[in-house]
Amino acid sequence: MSWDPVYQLIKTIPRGQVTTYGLLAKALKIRGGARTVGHAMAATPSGEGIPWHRVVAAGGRLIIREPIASKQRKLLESEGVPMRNGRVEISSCLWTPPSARAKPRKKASPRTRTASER
DNA sequence: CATCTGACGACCG
DNA sequence: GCGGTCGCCAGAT
Repeated sequence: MSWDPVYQLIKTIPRGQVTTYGLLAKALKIRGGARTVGHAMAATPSGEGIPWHRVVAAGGRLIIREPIASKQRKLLESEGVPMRNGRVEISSCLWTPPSARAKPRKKASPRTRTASER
């Protein structure tokens, strides 16, 4: 599965703002929601110019484990993202995707879904 | 092919 | 406001 749309969307996140996994999932109409987006992040090529640190969990909380959690926090501060006690003030810097351009909704022919579908 | 785990979210206490 | 539990899908074993 190519998470290109996810990466592209993350790349469009303005500096100083952040978004959440669930938001990205909704915007891209990704099945499974946040969880699947999380997998996409895990598969994100390191150092590819993808501001993965701008993606946080719901409520602006960093649920990621160490040591990347600390690094993300540092990066966020560097970006100028308001934080409070280790939690991002998502209410003040939350960025919502303009709109979804990709639509992984395969569904397609109501006929012979055979073995292509899960 | 079956099962577990995992960069999460929403709900409940 | 914080912590624990259940449910979601995809990927790895």
